[in-house]
Amino acid sequence: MTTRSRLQLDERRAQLLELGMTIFGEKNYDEVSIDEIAQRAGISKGLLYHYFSNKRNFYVACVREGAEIFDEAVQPDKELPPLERAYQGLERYLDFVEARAGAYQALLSSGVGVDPEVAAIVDASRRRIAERMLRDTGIETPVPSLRVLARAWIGAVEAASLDWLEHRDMTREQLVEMLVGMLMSTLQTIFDAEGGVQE
Amino acid sequence: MTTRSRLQLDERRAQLLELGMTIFGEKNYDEVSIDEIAQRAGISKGLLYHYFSNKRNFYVACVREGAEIFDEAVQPDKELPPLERAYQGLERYLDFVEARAGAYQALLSSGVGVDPEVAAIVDASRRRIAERMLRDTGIETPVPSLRVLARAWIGAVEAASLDWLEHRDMTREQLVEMLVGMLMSTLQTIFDAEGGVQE
DNA sequence: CGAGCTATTGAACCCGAGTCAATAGCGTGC
DNA sequence: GCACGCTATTGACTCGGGTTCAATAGCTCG
Repeated sequence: MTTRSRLQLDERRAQLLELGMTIFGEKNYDEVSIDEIAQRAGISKGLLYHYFSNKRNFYVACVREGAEIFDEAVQPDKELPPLERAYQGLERYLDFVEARAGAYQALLSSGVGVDPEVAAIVDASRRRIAERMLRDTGIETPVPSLRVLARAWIGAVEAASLDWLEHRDMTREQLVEMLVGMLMSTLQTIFDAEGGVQE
Repeated sequence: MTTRSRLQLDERRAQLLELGMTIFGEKNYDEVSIDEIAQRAGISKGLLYHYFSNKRNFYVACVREGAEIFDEAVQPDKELPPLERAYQGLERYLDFVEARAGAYQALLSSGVGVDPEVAAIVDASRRRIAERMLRDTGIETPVPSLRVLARAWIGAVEAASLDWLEHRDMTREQLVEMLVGMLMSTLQTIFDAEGGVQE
């Protein structure tokens, strides 16, 4: 047999996660075989199971890794004033979406269904964005109606992003403008309806 | 062996689709085995393949069936004036979501990723709703920015519906009010920004 | 330099999707 | 009312891919 290259645990693990993010950005979960992963990593099938208990687990780990990178990338500058932070956050969201289009589409269109844990990771990430976005537009108290609004708005952002990736028939500025406008104007409507009371 | 019951082609097909919609509303696609389907239908594995070329194909057929029922159920009365139609359409959407909560959640959270054809069916259904909703709020011309808005809004409706099913901490009226308000106010913003010109 | 720890391998196992020749219920014509 | 053909139906088989496991080989440390 050829010379084995023996790596440190963390090193190999990192390599596999990196590769996993790439592969799962190219194809659906069940179009990817363990054999392919092993082959492209230059290792044996069995070794993958030394690092991850099964295929699902491996996928979850990749998603978790991706979510961490994502959260990092999407953070706006702390110094900016509230409204500008909101805009910048969304800009960086779209930066990321463009940079990792494959993974983004794969995750949202099929990945979430693979495993409850994946759904939980994605949901936690959504919640963080939603909360930050509300804060950045001046809201502090998370009452139910605002939580639902935030969640709905994230849904709108995701749907718009996917449509935009597919069609590309408006500028990023227009897209950002529309999405921020959507959030702000709906917030306004809610406050009008409830007379400005925060419950 | 026990007495076989021999059914007409359409009859058995309908029975299987019905069962399929139920089962796929209970579990994820790959948590359902052909064996289970066959067993619960009281037939042999092989027979399923007499009616559907493979598991995917069967799933797609179930989704297509479901989409038809859905489109039917969501249609508002033709006689109502535009804005009320919009409200009623959304009301019926939520009626359906409540009635078939399992299937709705399963489809949106994982089903779309199972097969491109499923994605296409869901997308077509979304498009129909989006177009009707725009018409019902007085819009006629489908320019890009409005298409994206409509798609984004559908994303918001879906996210809000899922959140609502999970938490149930606001009334249906509030939810409808928020979602319609979201659409209307964003439309307003867009028209203001573009100075009322429809391009 | 030897020993032990563990990263790594390859072959074997198992489950579930998909195939196929054989069988049996139902309709039809005589 | 009976035989015959069509096809709905079956059960045993194959096959591919996830998963397991005992054996092997490269580090590291005394």
